[in-house]
Amino acid sequence: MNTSSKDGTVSKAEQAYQTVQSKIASGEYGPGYRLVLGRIAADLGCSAVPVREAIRRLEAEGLVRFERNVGATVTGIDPTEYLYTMQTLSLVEGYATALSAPLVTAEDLAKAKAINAEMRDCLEHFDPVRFTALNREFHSALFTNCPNPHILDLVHRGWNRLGALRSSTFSYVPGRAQDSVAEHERLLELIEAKADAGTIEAAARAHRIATLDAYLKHTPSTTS
Amino acid sequence: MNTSSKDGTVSKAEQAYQTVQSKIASGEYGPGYRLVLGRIAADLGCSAVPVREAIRRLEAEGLVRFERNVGATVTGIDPTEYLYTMQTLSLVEGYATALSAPLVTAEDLAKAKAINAEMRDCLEHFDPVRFTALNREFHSALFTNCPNPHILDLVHRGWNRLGALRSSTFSYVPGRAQDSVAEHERLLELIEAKADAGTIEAAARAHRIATLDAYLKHTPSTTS
DNA sequence: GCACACTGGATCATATACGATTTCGTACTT
DNA sequence: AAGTACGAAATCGTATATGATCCAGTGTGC
Repeated sequence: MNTSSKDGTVSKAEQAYQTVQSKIASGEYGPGYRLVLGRIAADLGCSAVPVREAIRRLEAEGLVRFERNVGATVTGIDPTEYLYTMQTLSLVEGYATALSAPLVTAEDLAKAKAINAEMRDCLEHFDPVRFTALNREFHSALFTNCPNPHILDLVHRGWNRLGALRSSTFSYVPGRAQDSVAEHERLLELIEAKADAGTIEAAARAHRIATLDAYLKHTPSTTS
Repeated sequence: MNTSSKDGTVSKAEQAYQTVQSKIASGEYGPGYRLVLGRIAADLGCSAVPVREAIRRLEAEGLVRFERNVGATVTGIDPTEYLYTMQTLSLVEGYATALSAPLVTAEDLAKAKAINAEMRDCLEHFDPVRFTALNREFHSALFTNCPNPHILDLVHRGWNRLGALRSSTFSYVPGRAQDSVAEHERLLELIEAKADAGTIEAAARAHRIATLDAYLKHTPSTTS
């Protein structure tokens, strides 16, 4: 996954990639932010060439849009984009969760339960950011055992894209958080009961689609 | 999607990308092929820098593996890799087909039927290469209307990865081609009858998984 | 004969330099 | 006052150059 040499060093191209990616994920580079090669290079203390490579990779991942002779900008997540991303994520995450389910250990399950419990606590003095972080951890625990690395990669990419949104759906749609916790509960039951793959996939997919629907319902016609 | 300027020119980086990608797809650069930057640059009549960028994009797409200070090689599709790719494709293609189904026009359907008819003809004096090409066209016709561009992109990437295999599954597994044509038939019926999305998705997914299974069954324990 | 250190060539990684293109502000015309 | 033409600054695109790293082949010592 990385480009590390035998010693601990990493290439500047890799550094640039990681830096920019994390800044996009953290929201420091918000949608539409203009990624000026020279500036990033100066920040990193290197020349523009490695930065270009990093940007090229981010471009291929869809996180950045690149225009010839103009420059790179962080891909905006407009409502339509959000819909597409969530839909895709529902698909791959659902499947990843189902594939992962038979391989989930007791520890994983316990961890997921603990996280969900924490999420429930979190509901009272509601902190959307924390809740979202926990949500990601929860699902992470459920799909990390997915044996198909391609699908796992797609799931991570989906989450990354979503992470670029400053705050989460949960801050926009008040009621959704409660439902979400309840659905997690049921998902855990299914996995624990070793339900068949189709059932788990459907549940996991429906869970994410429900979040999307809640968002769509709550947001007035943002149909572009 | 491209990096074309206002005039018809494209950047060398884009040229390099297209060239290398098509050579991988066509099999000219087979799995494990070593992509030497300087050589490719010389072939294209440019310097190594744009080639590096192209390779970086291909890396992010999973078509190429890049190792620091060593170089880039075309990602091999060993049996395990094939399994993962087919599984992923079954997932995204199935969904894409289902999403696309309500939007399929009469023309699309007619075209798909024609292609499948041609495939049936093709069964007699069997030509695996031609059959595979038709197969791709057939499915293409069924999922191109998919409204979610991300998923559509994933489908295309899956096909591209598969395309890197010299010949197809059909040349390895004799009986599969017949079954495949029959399954196409049923898939067309479902779409024409406006079956619900779940049914179509399941059928499309099963169709691909069946090809995978046929391959796995036919190939002796290639468990690495 | 085998293991290990060395050396040469190939290739990668990055910096720098310069030309090309776009963009934006300013002045001029109508 | 609005629109257009020009020019300058910013930024990108690519070539070239140089240092770093890896790999293979060679020779030496045990």
